[in-house]
Amino acid sequence: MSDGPTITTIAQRAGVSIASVSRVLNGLPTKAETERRVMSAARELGYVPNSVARSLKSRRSNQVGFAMADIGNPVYLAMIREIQPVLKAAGYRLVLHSTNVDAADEIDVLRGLGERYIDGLIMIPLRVTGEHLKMFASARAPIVIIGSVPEGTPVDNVRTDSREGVRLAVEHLHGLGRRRIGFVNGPLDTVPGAARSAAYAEALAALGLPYDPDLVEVGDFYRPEGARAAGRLVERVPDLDALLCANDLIALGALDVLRRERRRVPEEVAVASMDDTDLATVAWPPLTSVSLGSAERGRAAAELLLDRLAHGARAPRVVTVEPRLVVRASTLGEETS
Amino acid sequence: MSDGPTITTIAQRAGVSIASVSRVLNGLPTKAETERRVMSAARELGYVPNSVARSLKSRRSNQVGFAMADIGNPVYLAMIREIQPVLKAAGYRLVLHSTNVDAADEIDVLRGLGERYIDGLIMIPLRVTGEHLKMFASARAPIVIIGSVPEGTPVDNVRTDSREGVRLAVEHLHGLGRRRIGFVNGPLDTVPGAARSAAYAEALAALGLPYDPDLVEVGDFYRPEGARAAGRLVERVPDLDALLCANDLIALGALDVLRRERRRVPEEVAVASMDDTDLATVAWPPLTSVSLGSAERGRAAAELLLDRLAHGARAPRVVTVEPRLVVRASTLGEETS
DNA sequence: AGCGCTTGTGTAAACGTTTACCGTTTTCGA
DNA sequence: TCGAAAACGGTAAACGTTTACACAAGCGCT
Repeated sequence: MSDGPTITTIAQRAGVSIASVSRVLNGLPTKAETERRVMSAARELGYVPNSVARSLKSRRSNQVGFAMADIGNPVYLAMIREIQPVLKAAGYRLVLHSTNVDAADEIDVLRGLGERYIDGLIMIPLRVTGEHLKMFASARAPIVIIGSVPEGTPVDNVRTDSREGVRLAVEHLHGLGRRRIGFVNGPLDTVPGAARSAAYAEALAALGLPYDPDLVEVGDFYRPEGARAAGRLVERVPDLDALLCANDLIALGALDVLRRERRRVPEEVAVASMDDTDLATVAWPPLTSVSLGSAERGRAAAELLLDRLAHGARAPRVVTVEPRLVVRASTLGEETS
Repeated sequence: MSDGPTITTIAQRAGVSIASVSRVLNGLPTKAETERRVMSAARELGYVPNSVARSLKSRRSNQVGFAMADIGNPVYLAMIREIQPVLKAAGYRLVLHSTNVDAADEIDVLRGLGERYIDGLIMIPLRVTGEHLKMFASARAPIVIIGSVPEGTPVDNVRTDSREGVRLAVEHLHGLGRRRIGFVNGPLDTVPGAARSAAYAEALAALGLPYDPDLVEVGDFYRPEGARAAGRLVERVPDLDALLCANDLIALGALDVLRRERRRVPEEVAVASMDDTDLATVAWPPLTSVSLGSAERGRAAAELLLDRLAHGARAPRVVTVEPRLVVRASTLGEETS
């Protein structure tokens, strides 16, 4: 037969009942003789247990979902790299969902929780809509959200203090004597976009700098648009002396433009960004970037989820990862040759 | 009850049998009245079908596995980016396996095929051992291998002509007048390492250049070791005028070293690499790199797998993606300011 | 020898679907 | 109005496990 052997096949060959086979395979106490016969039958037949049937009975799929906007963004990659081994060590497989920056797609993934093909979900929503909150509340499996959610949302939550992160960067630039600090942001209706926008204004205020709308440009979170947005900014504000970018990809675009415009970095324009992905150390000059602890957040999310899967109900927990400024040559030029 | 509604729950509420519920939910012909009652019961209960039970019955999991050595390598990322949407459009979920450069892990994944939690597998083995071949032959679900496999292996196969790729790079460097062309490779007992090693020797021979073992260094496929290996090479061969790196990560390491040693790129040492990942355009100077068509290979692999899943048995197919040299400033210096 | 206890095993139900099969109802034409 | 055919829907089996329950055998004890 082309179909694989099942416990029934084994039972026949070993001359025992399927219950005994199951018990042997699961290490429950059995007489030595039975165990021997079952084991050798299983080996001869090349038996592999059917995990679908097992899941149906046990009501656990041993799979965990990870949903993010776009697998192309290295910040998510850094998270997956941490999440995957943690889950694997605990016996869970990772099901990947790249939602294409599409909120409807995210809702679909949440609905998928009801299908029971995953035991839990780690999600980084780009926007948190009312629909999201409704799904969170009614979800039949644990959810860990990376990013901010409203107080009282019944999910575990891993966040970073992006307000503090922006402050670190702005203060750093200010400390270098820069006073015309531009800001290239992503869409304001996204979670990070909104947070970083507010934080930028606050940070300026705290330093006694005026908020100048001319200094702000909004695009998306990717390199080409980052370049265009930075280009608009540079053209509009000739005396710009520093640029904060909402993530590393935007900063790469900004570097492209500054190079094209022959503005020296950091002498004329210091560039800082956020996320501190691997790209920051690949770029030239290497990017000063605020680490938002992507790896730690990934790990924390995986651990929160595993804890909840193991111990069931408990009050939702919030883990906050502190941002950390990593200074490189794009603001401190000594290394530039 | 805390457990979700099943078709039985719906059947009770709608006053019909579970068979009718199933039929309605699957769009089989039913009387309008029955359909109405089932649908409204389902909606009121917030019914979501249990995909595990469905899989058990249908013998299809609607999941596909993707196994690679290390999710941190951007070349795999480029593949996932193509694979994911193709699979998703066809209704398959993606289960990720990062095998940590561990052959035993790869075998485990292959064994997993028997567990039936995936309907097929796309794999990039770093080494193809006899055990691999045995598992390929006995696998109970379709496999697509990205990378070379021996003639006659019963799997679909997507490959790139890395021999030709190396030739393109070496010829390019030679055409620029370089004659001392170093080569920093990864482990020789890996599929790409072995192929590129042979191809380097061949390419030199074809150009009438002598093969000088001093010009070759072997490390791993990552940046730090790439830097060390390039360092050894530069120290040993002072008149080196070109460097071919077996992948972009190694090349980044090489650039680090050359910068530290104050060797100008490309004026003194031209650097070329392979894979042409995003990193090549982020590095400075931007890397001349041989594209091995990662995106195309990913897409082709996904399509081969879907085709086989849809149409069942057919002769194994081999798709070859042609390499393409992408010239950037690390060999052609005009753009360096 | 008879009793209860332990140990091991088999039978059968359950997990939540899909679907073959069959009986009932409806429809339609004569 | 009746009969045949078509449409519909219910019962039950099946997918491959795990496990509650019951039964049989073996044991030591009085």
